[in-house]
Amino acid sequence: MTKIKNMEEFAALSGISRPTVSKYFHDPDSVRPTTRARIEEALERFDYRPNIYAVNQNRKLTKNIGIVVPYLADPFFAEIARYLEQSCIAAGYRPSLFSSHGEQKLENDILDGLQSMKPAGVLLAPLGRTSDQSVIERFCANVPTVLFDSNLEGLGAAFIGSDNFSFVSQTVEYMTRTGEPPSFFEMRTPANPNANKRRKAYIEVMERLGFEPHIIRVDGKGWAFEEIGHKGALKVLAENELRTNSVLCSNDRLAIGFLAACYEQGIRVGRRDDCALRLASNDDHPFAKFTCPSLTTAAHDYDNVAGRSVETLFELIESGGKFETRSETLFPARLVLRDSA
Amino acid sequence: MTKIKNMEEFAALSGISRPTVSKYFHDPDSVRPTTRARIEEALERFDYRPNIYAVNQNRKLTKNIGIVVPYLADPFFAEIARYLEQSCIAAGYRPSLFSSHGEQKLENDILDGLQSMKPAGVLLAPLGRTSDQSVIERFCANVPTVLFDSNLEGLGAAFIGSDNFSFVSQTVEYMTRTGEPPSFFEMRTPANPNANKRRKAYIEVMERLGFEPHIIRVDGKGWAFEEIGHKGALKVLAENELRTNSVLCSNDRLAIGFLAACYEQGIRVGRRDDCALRLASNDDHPFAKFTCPSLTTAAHDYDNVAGRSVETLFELIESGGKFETRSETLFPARLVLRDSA
DNA sequence: ATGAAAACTTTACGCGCGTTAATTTTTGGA
DNA sequence: TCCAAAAATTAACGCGCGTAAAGTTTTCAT
Repeated sequence: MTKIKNMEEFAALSGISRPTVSKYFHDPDSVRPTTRARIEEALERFDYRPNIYAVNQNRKLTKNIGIVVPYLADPFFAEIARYLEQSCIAAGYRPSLFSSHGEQKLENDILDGLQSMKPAGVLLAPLGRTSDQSVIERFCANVPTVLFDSNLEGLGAAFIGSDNFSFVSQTVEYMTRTGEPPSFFEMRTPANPNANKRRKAYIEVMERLGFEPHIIRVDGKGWAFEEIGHKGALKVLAENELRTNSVLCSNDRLAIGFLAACYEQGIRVGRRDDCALRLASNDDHPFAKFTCPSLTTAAHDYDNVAGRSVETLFELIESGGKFETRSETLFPARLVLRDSA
Repeated sequence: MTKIKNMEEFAALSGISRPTVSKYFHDPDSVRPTTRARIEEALERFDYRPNIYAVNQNRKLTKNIGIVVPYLADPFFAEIARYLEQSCIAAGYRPSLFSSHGEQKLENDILDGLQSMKPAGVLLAPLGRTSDQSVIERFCANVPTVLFDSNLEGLGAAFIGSDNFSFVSQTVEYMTRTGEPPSFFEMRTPANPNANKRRKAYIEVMERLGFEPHIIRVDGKGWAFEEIGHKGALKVLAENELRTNSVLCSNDRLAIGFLAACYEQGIRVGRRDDCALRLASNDDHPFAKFTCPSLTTAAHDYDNVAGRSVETLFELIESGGKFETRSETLFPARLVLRDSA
């Protein structure tokens, strides 16, 4: 089979002029059906495709879309990224996936590199508290960006995420209705802004129900939540810090660590009579089904969050990169009852 | 601050000619220290960077490196990818991360798209059995590729992975030495070629030790290993298929499912006297530390596998994309004793 | 068949940078 | 101080494609 060097050559072989071929690659429907057929016929025979670098150089806007998540080793983000990737491909874009790996410098570097890719748009789940606001602000000023998962006030053209209040209110209400009111278990200085909203929601719901909020904060930095939850839980259990037999974890990965600690200490967790503790959590992490016991948790509406995020980005791109007003869309949680509470 | 449009403009502002500036960006050491200083000074003031598309168009070889893993939602691959990414960046390359998400079509599409990126090299962890060999072969013929994790006979310029025999021999020997010989628990048709090598190693080691191998194969397709392990274990436990109180799982994710099933059935797993079953596994998955009980497993030499992979790719790139002979490098496992066996 | 609109062809320039060749300037050792 | 080597400058072309302008052919309703 002949090796095609460039569009000129391919155009000659297909018997169509280069500008028309160029037009075809832009939008196959923009040429006459007969010429389209001839081009596609040649395409089958010769396996040519336009040089992406030459194409992108000459377009003001590329078909690239950046997807940035804070921590890809967390299967939650891996799943979301998967969905976003597929949606972008389906819409004819070329997604590029990046993980900040929990580090501000990396997040900055990624955004920096992303700018020189002239992307049509970016889906950004920022680190949160540890993000460099000024860097993100500058980035969003230059690149059409939709924030998801973690909201940074006023940054990006829109935000799509989960309604943290809905998460916590459902778990707290369920636990109090079927047992004792829970203590709230979290990291002392959570990186993710969702954590702060969950704490506030916990306090509000508890007070509304007439209970005294009881928050347990454990030490630890970074994104090794299981480890932090594990260590923290061992301490909590040793010092008997629980006021009731009921615990609500800020997120599932902390809960996984907590459950491991309980298991080691021989403390049975669950809602059955022979259990000493009930534990619920938030997120519905992909592994939550396989913890011991399986984890009762408030599930993100993955599909809607991811789906709406790409939809919003596409709208943003079609609107020329700017919205009149910044919108925030929150999807409620769905309570998933399993064995731990 | 002035917006710089192109290298011409930047060169003028820095008082250096464009070809010299171009040379600088290729290799800062290739210009005289004084001119380098002048360029870098201007660089501070004006924040210019070369247009990557124009650069890549005019270089035969880009500075791009593709990293392809079969399933990014598996934290094992996420961690490896993280390491590979960082190493590439440190060496001055631009890594792009892709996940095949367990699907052949996607793997093919990724390789397809990768080709038009003219990457300097690619680090590929193929799907394995479900890979389209011919597609990968064609790809490797065009792009300098180092395979890792899953070996495909003869494909790629080199392979770096783990020594599956070392994994299984250590776990089997440990279990027999401290208790009963294990049954081997695996998927009926594993996608990953490592699984087959592990089975063979199990048989060989068992026979050498004078025990009869006993393999339990469970149904299930795809990459939802926890689910498959869970269902399979429930069946195995219900039908009492175990011959001894000892099980070796082909990999940790299956083991996670197995442990969940045991927990549900009230079967205590561990090496203590009050336990009914001992369970060991392979991989040292990032979550293996937090299972209930924590998982005794043979750990990949993550650092060496990842480190050697990038090293090998860099050598390959410097050798012009071809090695005289294809090499296979296997790193032995390290037995990690935890509570499950 | 006719004529205007639609689609295509030809021609040519531009994008930003790599790269080469010929020329000029700078450097550093004798 | 001088001179050869090293480095920088100037000038110019090429990469593969987007795109615009002007001219030609095809299409389709009348």
